[in-house]
Amino acid sequence: MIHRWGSTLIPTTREAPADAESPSHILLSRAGFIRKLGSGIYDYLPLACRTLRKVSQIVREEMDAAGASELLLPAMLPIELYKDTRRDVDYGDLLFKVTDRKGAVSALGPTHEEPITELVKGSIQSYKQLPLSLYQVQTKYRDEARPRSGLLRCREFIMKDAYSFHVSVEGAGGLNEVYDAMYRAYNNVFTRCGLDFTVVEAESGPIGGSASHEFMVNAASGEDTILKCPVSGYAANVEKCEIGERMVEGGAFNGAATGELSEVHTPGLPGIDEVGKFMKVKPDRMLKTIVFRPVESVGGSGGAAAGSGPKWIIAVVRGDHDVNEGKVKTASGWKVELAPEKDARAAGFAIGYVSPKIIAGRTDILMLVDPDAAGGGFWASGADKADHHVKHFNWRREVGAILDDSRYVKLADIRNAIEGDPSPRAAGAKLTTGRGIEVGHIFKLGTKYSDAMGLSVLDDKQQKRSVIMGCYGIGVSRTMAASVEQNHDENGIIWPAAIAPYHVLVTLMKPDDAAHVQAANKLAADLAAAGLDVLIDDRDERPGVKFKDADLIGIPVRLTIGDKALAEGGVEFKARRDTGKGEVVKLGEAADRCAAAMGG
RNA sequence: CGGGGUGUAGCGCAGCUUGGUAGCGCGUUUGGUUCGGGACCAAAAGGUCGGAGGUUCAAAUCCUCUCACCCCGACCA
Repeated sequence: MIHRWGSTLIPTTREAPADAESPSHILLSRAGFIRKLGSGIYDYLPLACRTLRKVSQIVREEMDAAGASELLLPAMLPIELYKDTRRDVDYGDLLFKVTDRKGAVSALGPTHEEPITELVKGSIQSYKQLPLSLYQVQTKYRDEARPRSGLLRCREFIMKDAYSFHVSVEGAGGLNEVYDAMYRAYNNVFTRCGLDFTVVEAESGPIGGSASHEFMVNAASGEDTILKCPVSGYAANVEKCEIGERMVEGGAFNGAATGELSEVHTPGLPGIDEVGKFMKVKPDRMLKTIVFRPVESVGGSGGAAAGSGPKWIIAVVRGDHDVNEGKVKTASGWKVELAPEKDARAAGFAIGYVSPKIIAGRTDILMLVDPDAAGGGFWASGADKADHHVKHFNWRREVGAILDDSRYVKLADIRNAIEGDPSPRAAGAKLTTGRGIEVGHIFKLGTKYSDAMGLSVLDDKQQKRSVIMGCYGIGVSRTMAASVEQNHDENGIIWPAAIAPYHVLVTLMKPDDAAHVQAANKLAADLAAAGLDVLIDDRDERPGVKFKDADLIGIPVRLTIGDKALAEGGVEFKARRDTGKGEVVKLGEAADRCAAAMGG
């Protein structure tokens, strides 16, 4: 493949648009890959289009190898399709909607579980037709509350989504088998794309266990925090990361009092940081008490209103820690939501000033305490009345015997993990943190969609069985941006060869010189014959401009055709990654040299 | 959705406080000199100042409304 700069559209600029902040947004804009058309909506110019095609080609090859078949579903979906799963409600404003001339409403697909389920429902009836894996590469729409960082979070983006269908979880053809195959395929995809990435355990799906993994491109500018155990290799995102065994100083709830409990007037200061400053107490010596309301019991329905279970669930963590709702759910057995302030006040909670003392003498509250908040020593906490806090809080003295009643008080890991926490997989090891950009996510859906939409097959005993599903996504356009976030320098983008728009840039110093042009054409033909994609910079520009642009668009190898090298029958070879001047190689050897440089 | 901010030439910005013929840099076009890391000289093209309404002899500038976009937060398969 040979293209000429002068015949295509690569509008590079010296300055980036004022609204570009992240490296990928700035560089993709400046290098002429993308242009913003509206909030979270971008043109993909020829260079971007080539890179996107290379990424999706790799994705297609790996999906096909994993046994999936490509199809293409509509982007525009009748809103009625969402009736059974209620996702039009769950998605809320995130769902783009359009109205046609008859007034019928359609959604622009944010994912495609519903249409794929609908399709399969109408196409298969027997377990003999399973397992089945289908995928598509398609434009998705999400009306993000706040699009940002260029292609990293936008409203229209390109995604590969795959869905698998099974009669069983275990065994041949079961969900687990395909999930594992997809896991390997994803590793292959991102490895082949030349990206440095981490696979993390993510919030588990309805089946439980490690039923969900995220593929994160490691980049300092990433939105997500990743926690890793350097010893065991365990990695997880903040929502999911477990924390290893923690020692509770002085034994849970039994530390000695540090002094008389005394009340402090803290007017208008509900925040931990503000109160801490005011009372001259560090946040790690304060107790943070959050009030939740149980919504639904795990593994069954029926709310607190139904009678059984606690009416309130309160979570106590150290002031410098954050409560993790998922962990509260696991520890309590209840799906929870932050208690509505009005209701909580009516039930006696001084929101903003709640203390663990509140539980004494009550039987309608389940209290979860994080180990780091259960020790002895000095504690400050709320005073259970507005505008007041207390000092020298002591668990045993203030709360009393109910602490030992497991019906009402539980010690549990209920907070987000942070750097330095003990690893859950290796004794003595400490968790480290890094930043990442989520580019892939695989998870086990179970029967959520098939049950809601009535997708079932007859099994070998002629019994109707809900089809078990898996779901596997890759952000294709996001992967392109993530690669730039990870691979760039002060001069521009540095593409991994596998997803670079071209493999080689032939920079013609004198596009008017017949000998130069001839040498470039011969060279380009050799390169193309070796299977490499070539861009010839045939513009009548000054050398400085050409070199700057070459660095900016980040083609892995630049071959410069100029008088000096040509005089000795050679061409200047320079890898984008290398600093310095480059070296002269013989014209006849340049193609081999370039091909060799594409490995790795 | 809460807080903050910006809309003036393809891009980056000044002008607005104190109303009086719309400017600068980059880029673009033409001519010339240059020619291995974003050249120089000369000339030129290009804007209903986001939109609507109002005040005024006169509005980019003052007032009201509106739209769009950005940042922080909330939210985020």
